[in-house]
Amino acid sequence: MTQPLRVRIAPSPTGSIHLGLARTALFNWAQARGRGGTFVLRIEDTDRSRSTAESETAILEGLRWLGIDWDEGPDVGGPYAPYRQSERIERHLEVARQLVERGDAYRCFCDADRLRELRAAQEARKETPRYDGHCRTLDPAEAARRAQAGEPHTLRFRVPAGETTFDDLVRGKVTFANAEVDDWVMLRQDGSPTYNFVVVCDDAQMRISHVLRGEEHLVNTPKQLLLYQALELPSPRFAHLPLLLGPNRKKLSKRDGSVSLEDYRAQGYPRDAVVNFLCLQGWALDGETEIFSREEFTRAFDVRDVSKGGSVFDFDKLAWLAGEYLRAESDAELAEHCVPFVVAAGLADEEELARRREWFERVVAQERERIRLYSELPARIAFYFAPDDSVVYDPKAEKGARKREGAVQTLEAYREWLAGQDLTEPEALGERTRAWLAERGLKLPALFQPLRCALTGLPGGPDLFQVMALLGPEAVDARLAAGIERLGE
RNA sequence: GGCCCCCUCGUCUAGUCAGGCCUAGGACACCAGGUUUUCAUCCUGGCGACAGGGGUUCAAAUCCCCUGGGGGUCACCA
Repeated sequence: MTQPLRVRIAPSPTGSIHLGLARTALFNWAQARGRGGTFVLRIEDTDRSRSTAESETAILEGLRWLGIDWDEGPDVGGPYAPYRQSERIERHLEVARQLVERGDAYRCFCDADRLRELRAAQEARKETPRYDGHCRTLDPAEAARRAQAGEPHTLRFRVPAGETTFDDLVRGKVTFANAEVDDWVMLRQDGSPTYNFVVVCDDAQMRISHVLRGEEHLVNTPKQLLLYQALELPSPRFAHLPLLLGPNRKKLSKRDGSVSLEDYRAQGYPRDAVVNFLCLQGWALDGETEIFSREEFTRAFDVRDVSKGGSVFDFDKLAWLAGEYLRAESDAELAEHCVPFVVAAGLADEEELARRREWFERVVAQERERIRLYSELPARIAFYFAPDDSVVYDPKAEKGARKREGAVQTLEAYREWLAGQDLTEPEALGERTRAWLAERGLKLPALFQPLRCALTGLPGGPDLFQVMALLGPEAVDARLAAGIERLGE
């Protein structure tokens, strides 16, 4: 009970990081960081056919991106190394041997065909499919002889009678009748261990004190608890986290859109927004504060405060948070984060952006109120990089410009007047322009709408005097000339 | 279907463990105004929930029971 706090995340390297895994990792990490515990990363690669080294790398990278660090893991080692399950197989087999000796596990010679038929028959009778205990009562010595002779077999756990109860940290008391628990397979026919078996071996050997995992594992808990008992090992406390749900209220899956962390990174979500959002799924700081730092999170987090019900993933709220975080960045940071997206969009290469860094930062600063994701910037600033005579006119912008009476004449006159003006002081230019408009008895939109169209081609956007300052006199003049021609047609 | 879990605004949640402070708070979304050269940001306001029914109690979103609904899981996957 007073054992040191040790938590872990044990992903299987069979793909990218699912958002659910990301949240589970965050909660485990916070539980450890908030109270001086140890956070362990263990790679669950027992399914050798599906596990890949690339996936393992991607997972570590993804976790790092989230800002999660681990005290022990495959890359940093630790006192309970190795941290890759495939490398712990001797330990697993040793435990299996012990269990056979004690009679808590038995060899099962039923082949796949028999089990398939058994299941089919049970389903036909509308019974719950489960192992019928065919090999449960085999004489151990006889079974050992058959195994020795090379007869293929699996190793099953002998589930005792009774019931299994545990106190889940988020759900409270949960009870299962042991009769509902199958005599599950611990070692496959090829001798490889299964998940429920290794997870207990490893958690026990690594002294894991608390297991925080998704609710889909709730039904595995009695199997694992029974194994701890058979091994006479203290069991960890369990906490089953509510599931992340799609709009259909089922477990969030690929069909619901982007479910892997990499997608969000690639789509230009600020990472702290993703973290903050994930924290909000099943947990709240105080019920009022929506935006908080990693530090505030780890300080306040307690798995016992996690809610029980699953949460429907709200993409709108994530987008809102993304905007909030994006706007909290300095111009320099924001520009830095946007560079890859601007380059990917083909607007400019890195060298050019580096060369015009000050200019680029001003461009970014201008647009920060209008984007929520880094990836949204390129479309907004593309006009800066367009040839002056063929800026793309958005239909809405063009329509708005054309409907102004005398738009072309106003533009012509303004162009002429502008030729002698200093564009580098937007404020001053704005004032002089207003005076110019007043002199001619023109309303502001009469000039601004055609002007915006000619300069940017967009229906909305930043202050036009600032745009002109960034565009420079030549581009402004050329765009006005082109606009006068194009809007006059 | 069996077993297990869950159920507060459309969504994320506070409040539930220690019943009264809750005529149920916040946020996203939505709607309406305001600010603005436009778009956006921002500001103000509005809409909107204790799944239903029984109990217990002076008092229930909070405790108990039933019903309903949703989900998870039933592999030699993890």
